[in-house]
Amino acid sequence: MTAFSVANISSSNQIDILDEWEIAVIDLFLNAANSFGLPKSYGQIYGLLFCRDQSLSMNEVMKLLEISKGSASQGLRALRQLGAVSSVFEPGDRKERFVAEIRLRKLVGGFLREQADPHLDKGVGRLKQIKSLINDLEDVDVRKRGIRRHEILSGWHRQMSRLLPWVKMIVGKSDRLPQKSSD
Amino acid sequence: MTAFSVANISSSNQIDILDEWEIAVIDLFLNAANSFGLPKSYGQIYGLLFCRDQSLSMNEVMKLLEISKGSASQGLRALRQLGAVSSVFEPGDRKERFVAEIRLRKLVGGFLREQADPHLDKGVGRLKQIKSLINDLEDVDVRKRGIRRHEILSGWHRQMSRLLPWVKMIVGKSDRLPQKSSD
DNA sequence: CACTTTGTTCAAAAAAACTTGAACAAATTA
DNA sequence: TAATTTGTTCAAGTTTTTTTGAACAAAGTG
Repeated sequence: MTAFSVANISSSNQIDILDEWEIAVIDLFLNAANSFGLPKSYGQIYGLLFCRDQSLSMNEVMKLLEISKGSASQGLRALRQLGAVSSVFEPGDRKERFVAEIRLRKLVGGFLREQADPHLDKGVGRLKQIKSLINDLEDVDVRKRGIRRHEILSGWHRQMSRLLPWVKMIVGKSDRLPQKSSD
Repeated sequence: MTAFSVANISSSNQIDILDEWEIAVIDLFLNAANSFGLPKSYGQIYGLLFCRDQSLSMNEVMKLLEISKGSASQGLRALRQLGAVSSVFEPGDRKERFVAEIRLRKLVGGFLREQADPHLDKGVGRLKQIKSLINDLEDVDVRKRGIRRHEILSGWHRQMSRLLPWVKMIVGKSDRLPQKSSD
């Protein structure tokens, strides 16, 4: 769950080799992706772009991370969909190049939009279905129990819906510089 | 990702058979567990307990859900650890019985405590390690870039830390009854 | 003590998730 | 048009995660 081959020691400004600190950052994002339920390769790709000032092509991503074409293609697409990377086209160059979005509010916003919102939406339908199953019940006590449960679930659903805008808002605050890197 | 065998039609107050609506609720939690990165069986177990008024023993959980001893044992332990179920002992009965915690703030709090907090803690160490790798860099431009990235990561870390208390707080508000089940 | 009940552990099996790479398509160039 | 570059798709392979069930421990019972 860690791992990578070694990198260059004397850190010249090489952009086609991974620096040691970059490997560590990439590994950080690998783990983060994992715990957000995203494939590790997405984390690696984002981590790499996060480290770089210059945009990278899909090919460069593949080679630097030693991942397959398929992973790179799918990963970059998904990350763009999430709003975590965006693509740029250098004039007179046919290929797409990618850069990382580093504004936390954008990252969080995209993640919530793509992951949380759909779940909440599906939830509405599921709750309706459960409701109708419960309404069909003959036994009064069981129906009462069912109704109570449906109320609880509806309440949760409502609360989660109320929460999301706050999260986006709170994370948005002071997305700017951290004060000082106090070691 | 759905599935279950059928249940009783004429819903008498049977507590050793799954009602159709209960199957639907269990399936809801199965999916929810999944998208929170927890094993499906945890979701099933929680969902079952959520539906019931009476506490259930591990054996009853196993039989009702048709899952193995191992899954039931591990699942119940993990859920208790998360604060999502608690155990009760009926007097004069040796075996442990379980009930679901239904207060959303408790559920969210437990989840954040067990899943988010540890990640943030590990993050501190990782950031330190990255910092030191960056400090070792010879190349001035690369070091500058590294420092900038470290600052960004530190800022994110700080923001996530600030966010969690708010989440617990906002979810806590009005954990009581939903107003009306408006179909 | 022998026997039953309750619950844990963990190696092996099964299932799910992720990655790979070859085949394909589209656009560009010679 | 043939050859090249860039990127997508997806079946098959690999890795990781989850589940199972047999062996074991602990505690009560007769």
